[in-house]
Amino acid sequence: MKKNSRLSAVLHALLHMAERHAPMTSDELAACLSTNPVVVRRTMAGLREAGLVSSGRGHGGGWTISRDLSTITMRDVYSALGEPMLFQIGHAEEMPGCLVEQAVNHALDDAMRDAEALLVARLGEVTLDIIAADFITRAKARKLTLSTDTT
Amino acid sequence: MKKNSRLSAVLHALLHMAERHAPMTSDELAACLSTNPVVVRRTMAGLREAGLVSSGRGHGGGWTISRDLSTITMRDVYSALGEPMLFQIGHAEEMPGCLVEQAVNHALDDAMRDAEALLVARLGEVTLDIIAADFITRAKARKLTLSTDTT
DNA sequence: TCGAATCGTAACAATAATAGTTACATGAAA
DNA sequence: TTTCATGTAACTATTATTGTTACGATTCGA
Repeated sequence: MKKNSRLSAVLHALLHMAERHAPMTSDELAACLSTNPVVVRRTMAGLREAGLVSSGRGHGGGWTISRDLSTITMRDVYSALGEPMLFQIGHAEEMPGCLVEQAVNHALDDAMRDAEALLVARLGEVTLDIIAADFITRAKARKLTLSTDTT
Repeated sequence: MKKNSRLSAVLHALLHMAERHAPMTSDELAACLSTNPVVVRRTMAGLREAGLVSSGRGHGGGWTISRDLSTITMRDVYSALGEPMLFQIGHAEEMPGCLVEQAVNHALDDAMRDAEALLVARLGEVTLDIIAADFITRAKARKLTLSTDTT
C-alpha cells in the first residue's frame, strides 16, 4: 500500500497559508503540494471541521488558517485528519481463536502501544510556529549558501 | 495498502514449531496461520538466512527452529524479515526543494525516529519464551473456564 | 441579473504494497 | 523410482491511498 502522506501535506499547506495573509485557493495549494485541488479540499475538510481553518466560496474565496501557529500542534492536525493508523505492521487476525496467536498479538500490542503513545506525545510537543522558525533558519542558510557558493 | 502481518505470522509459526519437537511442513504451518504454503516458504526464507530456523527437503523434511526460544527476541525476528517499514505515515516527497516542506519533514522525522527507536527497543526486550509462557497461562485459563463455565 | 470564481462531493481510475495462487524445478528419503 | 517436500518465478487478487472527472452549490463583482 502507499504510505499515508496527508499529515505531511496539510502541515505543508498550513505553513504556506500562514505565510500569506490572504485566503489561498485549492488550486494554489495544490500547486504548492504537487497534487490536485480536489485532494486538497478533501483533506482540508477535516481541518475545517476541527476549526483549524475556514474556507470561503466564490470570488476571493479559498482557505484561511483560523488560529495562530503557536496554538496548533502537529497532534492537533493529526487528530483533525481523523487519527489515521500510524503503523504499517499489524496482526494477521484481530480476534484469533488460537491461543498462541493471542499471545503473539498481545506481545506486539504492548510494544506498539508504547511507541504510538510516544509518537503522539511528540507530535503534541511541536507547535507549528516551531516549524515555521525552522523554515526561516533554512531560508537564511540557503541565501548564505547562494551568496558565498563559488561553484 | 494492506497491513504487513509477516512479523505476527512468523512469531506465530515459531511458537508452534517450538511446541512440536519435530520438523513442521509448510503445509502444516500454512494451516496454522490460515495462509498458503508458498507464503510460508517465502516468509520463512529470511529467518533461515538469519539462522533462526532450518529447512529440510524430501521425506521427513520441513521447518525446525534452530535456537532456544529464550535466545530469540521479537527484534531478532523483525530483523530477519529485513526490517520492513514500521510506519504507515510518511512524507509526500523525500527530497523536497521547498524549504517549508523540508522543515515539515524534519519535524515529522524527529518524532518518528524516537517512536521507532522505542518500538525496536521494546521488541528487543521480549524473548519468545516470554510469549510461550503467556500462551501457557492462557491455555490454563481456558481450561479453567471450560470446566467451570455453566453456559 | 449574469457570469466567473471557488468550494463540496460523489464516482471512478490509477498507483502501490501486501498476500495468495499456479507452475515447475530441485533435492531427499522410503 | 516414486513420493514428499522445499525453492522460486510469475502472475493474480486484495486493499489503502492518491489522482481525476464531472457536476452541483455558493459567492462576488460587473
